[in-house]
Amino acid sequence: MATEDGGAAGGDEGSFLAGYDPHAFAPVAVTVDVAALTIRPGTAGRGREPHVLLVRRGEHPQRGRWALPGGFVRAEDTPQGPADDDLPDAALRVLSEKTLLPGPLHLEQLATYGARGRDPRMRVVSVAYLLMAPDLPEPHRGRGIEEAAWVPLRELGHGIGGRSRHALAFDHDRVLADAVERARSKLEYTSLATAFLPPVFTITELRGVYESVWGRELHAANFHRKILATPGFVEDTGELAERGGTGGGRRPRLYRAGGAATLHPPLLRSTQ
Amino acid sequence: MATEDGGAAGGDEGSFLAGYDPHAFAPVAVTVDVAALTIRPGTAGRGREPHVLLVRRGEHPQRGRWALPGGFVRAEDTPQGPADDDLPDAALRVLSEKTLLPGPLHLEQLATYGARGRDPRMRVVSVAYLLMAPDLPEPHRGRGIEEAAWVPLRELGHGIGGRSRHALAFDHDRVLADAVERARSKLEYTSLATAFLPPVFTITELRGVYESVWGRELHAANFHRKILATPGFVEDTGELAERGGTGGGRRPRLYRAGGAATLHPPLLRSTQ
DNA sequence: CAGAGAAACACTCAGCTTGAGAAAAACGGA
DNA sequence: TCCGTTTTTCTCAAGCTGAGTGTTTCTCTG
Repeated sequence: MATEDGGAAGGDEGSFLAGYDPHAFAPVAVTVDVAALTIRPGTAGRGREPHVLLVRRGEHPQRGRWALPGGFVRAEDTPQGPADDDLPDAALRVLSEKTLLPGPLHLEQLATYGARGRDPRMRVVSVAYLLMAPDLPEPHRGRGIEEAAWVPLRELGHGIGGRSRHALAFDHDRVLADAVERARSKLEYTSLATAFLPPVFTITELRGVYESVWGRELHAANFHRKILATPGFVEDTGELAERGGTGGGRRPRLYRAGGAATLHPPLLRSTQ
Repeated sequence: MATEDGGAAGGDEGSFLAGYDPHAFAPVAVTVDVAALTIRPGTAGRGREPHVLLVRRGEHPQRGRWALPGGFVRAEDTPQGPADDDLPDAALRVLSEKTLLPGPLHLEQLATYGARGRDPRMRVVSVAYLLMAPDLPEPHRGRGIEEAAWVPLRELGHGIGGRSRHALAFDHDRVLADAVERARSKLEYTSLATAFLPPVFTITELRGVYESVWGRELHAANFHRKILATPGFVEDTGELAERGGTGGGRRPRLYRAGGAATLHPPLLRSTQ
């Protein structure tokens, strides 16, 4: 950690802290940006596909461009509200200003971006978070936001093998690309796919998560065998779904997420 | 990103930036901390084992305690030196003050820690980096540092299945634990083990990396087969090592790191 | 109410990978 | 030359994977 001393002299730690001036350094702003991913019905009859929550910036800089929701980390209590106790708290606060956040959600830190010049105002270090959630409600407008919407990844060039186009504000295209790649690889060796589903789900719905995030179809029978053979991935509720598919079919069993966090062996996307 | 506006009014983006005051927000400091891991001969005749570079803090706060090397990110040019263009630059600068950094090294971002109260001076957000390197030279003292040394992970409780004891300053025990876990899991599905080795190495040396990082022995013959069967992991130089082991033995082939970044299929530590 | 179609799930099988061990090859030292 | 050591190759049974097929259970249609 820090070796520079902020202008305070030596002596014991108490007197050191009393003489410490936090404003002695060049100002750096810390923000959190959240890549909130969910799987919801796409435009037209294209089935369910991954979406990201985007906001259109209502203020400078980059006014009018789409961006990931974000905001400054509150280091101290301010008129706008109390300080953020930790970075994940800041991420959830920023996100709750845009959409309703129900139940347990999976929030994990993605990466931190701090290159010079990524924000024209000042040196900004941005901690990006990845949120994976089941179908969330439509977003609402927040302060300084013109518009907020769930946007299919496909439309942003992050879909099946697509190259990311430069569309978002700041370096958010890269942040989003990192988020999508993280989600894709986490499906391989963790049970996080269940984070995209409601508490109770079918194996076919689980397979739908993999198929829409990885962008390719999986062998249904083998997937079924593999999921049930992985200890702790899913847990049988003993019940069946109310109805089979629209065109008939056997009523599927209902499962809930099991306790396992990591999958042994993993479910590799590269093979098959 | 940010929605608060730093006191500047509306209008076009140019006049917005002219009126922007970076000091309008509560001060937050951004630091980088580096968990530099290397594999070197341990104390006594215990063979090679993973070490981390630690410094004993020579200044408040936490004076006298061992910590990961770190320092403030330089947002602007200062009398101490020029601004850091990006966070990895800051990490390498901080580390180069403690030890010699030769050749190509593997540096990757680990995580960012920003809980309130983790530093008594002010709100500090710390971006941690993981560095994996072949046997680096002994460290030298830097500004504000009493002592710097390579410390075996085993002595810190991060060894084979050990629970981390509270020994380091700030929350660096947790940072180090995250770093070790990241290194362990990265060996499974990437070819990063070669980052711990010199440019040319033998399969047995490569196995030694896995064994010392994972803390358990691997089946030599199966490891050999698996490495050579993984396309792009290692590349045959066509040469043999000068001498076999101390007590005789066949001269091993020499390899260099191949181009592959990720391993398909992975080398799982859980099985076997 | 029979039959078609659909979905969920079970089963089979060849091919591959894995863990474990044995054997061969290459080397130093006595 | 012979023995112990290290590297490398080989063998084999067990398990997993991908692909395909079959069975069960449902809806819909006529």
